[in-house]
Amino acid sequence: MGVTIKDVAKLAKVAPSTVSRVIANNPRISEKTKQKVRAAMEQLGYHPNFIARSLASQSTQAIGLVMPSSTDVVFQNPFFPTVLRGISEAAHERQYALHMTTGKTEEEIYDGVIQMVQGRRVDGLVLLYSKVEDPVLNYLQDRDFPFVVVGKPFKHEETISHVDNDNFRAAKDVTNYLLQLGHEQIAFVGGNVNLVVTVDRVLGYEKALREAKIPFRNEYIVHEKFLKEGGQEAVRELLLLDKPPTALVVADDLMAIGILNTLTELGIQVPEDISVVGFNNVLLAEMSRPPLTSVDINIFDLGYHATKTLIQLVENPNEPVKRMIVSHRIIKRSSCSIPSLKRPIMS
Amino acid sequence: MGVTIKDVAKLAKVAPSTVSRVIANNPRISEKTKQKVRAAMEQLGYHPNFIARSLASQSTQAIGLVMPSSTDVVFQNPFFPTVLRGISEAAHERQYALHMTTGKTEEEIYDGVIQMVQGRRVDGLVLLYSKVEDPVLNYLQDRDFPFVVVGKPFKHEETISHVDNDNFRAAKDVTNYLLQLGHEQIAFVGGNVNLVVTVDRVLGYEKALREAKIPFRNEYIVHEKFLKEGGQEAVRELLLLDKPPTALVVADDLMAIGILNTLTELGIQVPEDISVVGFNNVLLAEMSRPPLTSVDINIFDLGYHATKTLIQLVENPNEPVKRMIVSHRIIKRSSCSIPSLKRPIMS
DNA sequence: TTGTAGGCGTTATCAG
DNA sequence: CTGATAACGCCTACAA
Repeated sequence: MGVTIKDVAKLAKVAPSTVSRVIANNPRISEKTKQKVRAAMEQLGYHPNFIARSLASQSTQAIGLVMPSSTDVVFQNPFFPTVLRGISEAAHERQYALHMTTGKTEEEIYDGVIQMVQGRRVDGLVLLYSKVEDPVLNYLQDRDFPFVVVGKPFKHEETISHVDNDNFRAAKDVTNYLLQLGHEQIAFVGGNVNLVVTVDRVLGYEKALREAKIPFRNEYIVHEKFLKEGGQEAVRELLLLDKPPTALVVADDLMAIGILNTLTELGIQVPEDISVVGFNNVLLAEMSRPPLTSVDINIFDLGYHATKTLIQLVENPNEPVKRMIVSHRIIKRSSCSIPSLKRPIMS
Repeated sequence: MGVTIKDVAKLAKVAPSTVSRVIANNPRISEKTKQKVRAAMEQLGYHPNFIARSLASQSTQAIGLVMPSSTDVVFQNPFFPTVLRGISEAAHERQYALHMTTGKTEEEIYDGVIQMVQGRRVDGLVLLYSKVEDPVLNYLQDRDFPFVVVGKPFKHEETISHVDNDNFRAAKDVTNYLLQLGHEQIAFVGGNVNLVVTVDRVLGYEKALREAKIPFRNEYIVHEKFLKEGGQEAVRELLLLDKPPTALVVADDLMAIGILNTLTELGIQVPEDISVVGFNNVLLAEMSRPPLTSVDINIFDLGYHATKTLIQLVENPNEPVKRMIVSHRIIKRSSCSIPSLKRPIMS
């Protein structure tokens, strides 16, 4: 069927091993033979068989991606196409291919990982999420299989290579921004509390308030699903409070946009009546009405560096643990202003 | 390192070939030996090496995904996570893994495909886009490599297995819907004209107008990039016309949402002053203000059936070409109404 | 600098 | 029903 190394060898009148060496660009092959062999490869349209190569060399030149549950709303988040871009760019630079697992349940995902690892299909893994108590992560650590997580591991932070934002700091920054504008009644709307990123962001928010000596209110923290109706529920709850917030820190842009819409629907003006900031700075943030102030977390870089790191780990067995923080910055648009004197009223 | 079939054989006191047969669940192995072997596998924590298996069996149990250029705005579209879900579900059902290629340029993508195909890394491919004159597609056809396209191939429609919507019909339906509401000045805002889907949708739109004997206006058709500012540009152009449209058929939800926002910004009311319909019915469509009327094209099914089809193709060498049409339906929300008497004015 | 031979972990073909 | 044995296509000592 396919043309193999032997065919090339025959045509070039050399041994198969020589052809193999030419492919690997082994320096101790004479330039002349290289030419000859390359010509033969060209002529026959030879392409190396990765499978055979993998078997012999015990390395696949492929990295595996572990996504969150495909039924989870976060899967729909534009976050993923963007990290993927970063990942694939880094992989491409070093000639690695991408292998994927997705699944509906945690168990399916776990099984997929096992297939990839034990089946020797990939050289390393990038985990595209970080949640508390993740069996996948434990499994990988136990087997000492190379992997990097995008986000901060729930525990063993020091022994697991990862690439993250300083989400604590980001949330603090953005809360401070609102404080500086004069807000004192600032609420936090978070997503799935099983995700480490959510936890970090609440903590940063709380810290900012504490430092500003703003009394902390439990009712000001609501956790909803990241997308969709989530936002709407959260808003209603908050507006029904005795003292409704004048500003909202929302842990995800999509949810923030949902909230924006709900507010508009209720006849509440943003930013006049209430200010809103989101996280991630997705494409849509600038398209919303009003354009959303959001924390850009450089999603692309997250993926890019995670993959770079993984490849180092894979190629250099005793590479030390790497922890990298990708910068963030507040993109100020039009969804925040100084607090209004009148309180927002649900119409 | 890893435990192999030989280790299992030794422990179970059988030949390696027998173990292999047990794995394949070969019926002519006695139940007793199967038990014995399985126990040994369990005890040793054996997992088959996919790479070795692939080499011997000449099949990888992996299917490759070809994405559009990662720099392309369409890549950001929620369309992709959703097809991916469909794909991965179908793949999972039949125990296939997913292998990916992405690239910034058309050439990178092409090279990636060659790697997958010639490198024997995948058994078949799903193309996640369909554009005019695609070298990837030509290559695959020439080599007679199994593949399925999501969307309608630009040419050779009859000889290429694909799963598509009837986009012509969908666009016609939605245009008719607007006509029925009483609109006569209906414009079309399309995306990248190199995508077959765009072409189909304009044609359907035109057809509806023709059947309704509405004089066709060239200025009513504008093509912009699918996302982002695109929408805004398009709107401005249209509103500056002598006789601005009272309704817009927009080839993509994200662009439609952009347009919605632009209109709001200009002080133009939707649907009072102008009606808007989109395509794809992405999650965001119901979150927009006003909620967007959109054509649901069952994106998940597109991916699911494409993959099902591909697997059949792969497993059954002389499977005939399959062409499947996934249904669509208009989801009526609040972005359309009967035309207003006053013409929309840019404020 | 190049060739020979064995091995990577499975599957598949033949015998028995 | 089960056991040898030869592929699968490439890599890598070891020899020459």
